[in-house]
Amino acid sequence: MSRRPDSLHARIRDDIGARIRTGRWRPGHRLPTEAELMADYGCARMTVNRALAELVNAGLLVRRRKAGTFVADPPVQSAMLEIRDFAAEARAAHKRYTYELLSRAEKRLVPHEAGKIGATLGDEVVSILCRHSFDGYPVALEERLILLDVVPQARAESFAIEPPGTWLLAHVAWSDAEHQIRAEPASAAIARHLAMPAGDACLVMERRTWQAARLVTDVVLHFPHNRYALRGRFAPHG
Amino acid sequence: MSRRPDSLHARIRDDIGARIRTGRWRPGHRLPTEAELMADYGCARMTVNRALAELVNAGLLVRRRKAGTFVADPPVQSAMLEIRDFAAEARAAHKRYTYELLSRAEKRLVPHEAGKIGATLGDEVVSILCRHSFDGYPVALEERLILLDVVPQARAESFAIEPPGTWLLAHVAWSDAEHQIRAEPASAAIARHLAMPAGDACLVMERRTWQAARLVTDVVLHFPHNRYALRGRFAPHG
DNA sequence: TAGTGGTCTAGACCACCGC
DNA sequence: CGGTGGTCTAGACCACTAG
Repeated sequence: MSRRPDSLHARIRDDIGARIRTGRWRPGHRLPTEAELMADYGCARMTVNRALAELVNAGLLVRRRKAGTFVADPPVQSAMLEIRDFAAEARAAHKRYTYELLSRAEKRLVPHEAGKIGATLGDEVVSILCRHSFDGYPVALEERLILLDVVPQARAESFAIEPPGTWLLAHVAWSDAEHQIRAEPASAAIARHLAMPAGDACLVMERRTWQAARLVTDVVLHFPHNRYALRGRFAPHG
Repeated sequence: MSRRPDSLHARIRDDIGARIRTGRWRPGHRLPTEAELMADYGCARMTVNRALAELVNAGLLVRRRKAGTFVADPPVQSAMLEIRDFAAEARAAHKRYTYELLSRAEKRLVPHEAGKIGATLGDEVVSILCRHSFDGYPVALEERLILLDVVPQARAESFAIEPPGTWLLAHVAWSDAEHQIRAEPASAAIARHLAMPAGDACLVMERRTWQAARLVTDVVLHFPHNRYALRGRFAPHG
């Protein structure tokens, strides 16, 4: 364990941050009051307050006078790279959103797949192929794997109505994600699903999401080049 | 100016943050000591300290005992969307980097261009076309405009040796940037410059950078699909 | 209206490190 | 050594709002 002899406010901050990031305290959970935390850690109120203020600053907590301190809802899709929910995006753009499940299967990972996504050979997964359309035009083809060891509840989900991304956002805490964005010519199969000519340029985003070092899901999204672009705005230091 | 009646520590934090983001205090600049700031703002040391701690947290400042408080160097390219410097990237990947200036011209923006980038008709710009290669293979074609009203020093730069992106990073402070990432089939001209078949998929990144609400530069980068991908890793709450 | 957070103070002791 | 930041305290008053 060998915890560094950090300052007390840092220890409090990290303690609470860890409980949130591992999903032990879910969004909406009410934390102890400052007075209770003072007693727990045997320190002054300012020390507790500083730890909590930093967590508010980082977006992990929201605080309301008289009501208390709560774990914040994660942001849904502010920046380019955050987890996207197509339905929310369509709403924001005043377009009609359609979701279609194309296939769903449960299976075990074969070596090729396990290696590609950094998972363990033989892990059980749900494998989903689905399509997202705006105003009737396909904007994204989604190929997704969900690890059943980590998310056993997914076994009971058909994903016929609710897209897996939306369901995961609502039901599973996550702590890390990794993206790759590239361009790629559309294969015949991809092109057919997206109603575009084979060989035309696609934007491809692949994302892997972890919860406390365990892979939760891997998703590959193909976007037809003329129907989708990623946008983002940011400032130099973060 | 109708400043909101923010808390005092927020006002101090924002005062200092503004001086950094507008470039008035450059990286390396030494700030007044806590004692001096106490006197300036007529408050207790803890109040100043809280403001500075938040700025350290945000990465704008670094502090060293006895030495003082300094404006931090901006991060060079940690995340996917940060301002990229190809030379640094090549070094990190142990590849040989080559830069070629293909053309440089000074001109005034015509209506089409001004509208496209949200600048003013008739603004003077330097227009640059250049190419970045790793181990001899072109990885990016760069089309860049630099606004001479905002960056008059660019008039004296040939950009024959140093890429404009690197030069701008070192010489001009910036406060905001906006990206768009998309896929696109390569035009004949683009394909020729990138030594790839016309019509093949390209990853295209367009970025506009502002300094305190004034556009500094607009850049469009074309990447051949099989030689370049963007990567990034992040956590839910920021 | 009482519980909770929001802010600020005045002071203290310590750790680090440039001079 | 002494200047600087790092941290913590004990207390205070205020602002907001849920019950």
